[in-house]
Amino acid sequence: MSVYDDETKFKKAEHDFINEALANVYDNILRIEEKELKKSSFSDITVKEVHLVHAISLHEPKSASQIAKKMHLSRGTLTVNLRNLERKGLIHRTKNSQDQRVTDITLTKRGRVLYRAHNAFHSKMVDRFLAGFNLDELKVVKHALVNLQDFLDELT
Amino acid sequence: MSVYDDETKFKKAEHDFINEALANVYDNILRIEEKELKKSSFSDITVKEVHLVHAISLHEPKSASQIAKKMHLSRGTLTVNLRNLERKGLIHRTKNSQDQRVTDITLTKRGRVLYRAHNAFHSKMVDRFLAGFNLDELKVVKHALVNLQDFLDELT
DNA sequence: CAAAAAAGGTTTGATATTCAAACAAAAATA
DNA sequence: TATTTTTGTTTGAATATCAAACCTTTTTTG
Repeated sequence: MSVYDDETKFKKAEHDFINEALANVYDNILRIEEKELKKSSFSDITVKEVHLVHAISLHEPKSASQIAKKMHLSRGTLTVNLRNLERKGLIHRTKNSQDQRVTDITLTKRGRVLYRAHNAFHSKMVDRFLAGFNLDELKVVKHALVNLQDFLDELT
Repeated sequence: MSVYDDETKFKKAEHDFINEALANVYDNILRIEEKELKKSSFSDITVKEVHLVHAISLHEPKSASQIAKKMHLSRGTLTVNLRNLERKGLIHRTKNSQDQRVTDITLTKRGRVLYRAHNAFHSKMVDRFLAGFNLDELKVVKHALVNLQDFLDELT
């Protein structure tokens, strides 16, 4: 049994491990986000709604169409979603003064609090993801994610 | 401006990049899986159904309850899902001979073909994720994923 | 061993989410 | 000005989910 074979076998095991890990991670994140919400002052908010709030973001007002595009939702679906976000006090809807067709969407104070809480969670997660790495190692991790994005972009 | 500040600033940028990448990857994978299915001989199958088939797997027959647990679905929901999988010719349902309460779920030939196709897709994805890395670099990537899993496990 | 409890699976009724298509109003274009 | 495009909404249908009630079968317990 050569060193090459050992290395090959090792790589195969790592490959399987990483495959499994990638497949599991996202479901777990969603479940934990759901759980954390339930415990918080946002127990009336679903994970999907948090992701909508994330897409709206703190920055300039966005039109419904922009958000729909970003979230890959039909305009009809977004209308329903935005109505719910408004009902739950997360967003404001105002007519755009330049273009009367468009509705400007902005976060309310409550929406901004939720946005920041969600960001903090993700930030903590990335901290842990990268815990203990030096700059070179960090570049390796980044490179892997770039690889993945490239692969996905090719298939889009 | 010290080296420390530069490094800190660099890390912050990488951190943001990685945060964004992690957030995007999963949605993209699902969309591409959907697209690839549409093009294939499995255009009648949804991504959710593929993931059910993955949970059933090629190995020993599984009970409906085992699958429901793995997929975090209620038993009622799973009954509906399995009925659809059966209708689409992906699974067999047989009474377990040891315990008449249990239904054994196994993949049909078509189900196995789908399982292998889905596995092949994921395998190719991991290949690309890890493309060009040596063993040490591979360990770094694995370490990052272990970090992430640990973080998620703590919150579960 | 008989009665009670538990476990596996199904059905039912209610709620969520989504889409496509039809629609109205405003803006852009020809 | 007349036509087309864009933006957002409404509507109707399809899908996915859950909890609770239910029936069998198995396990536990008195």
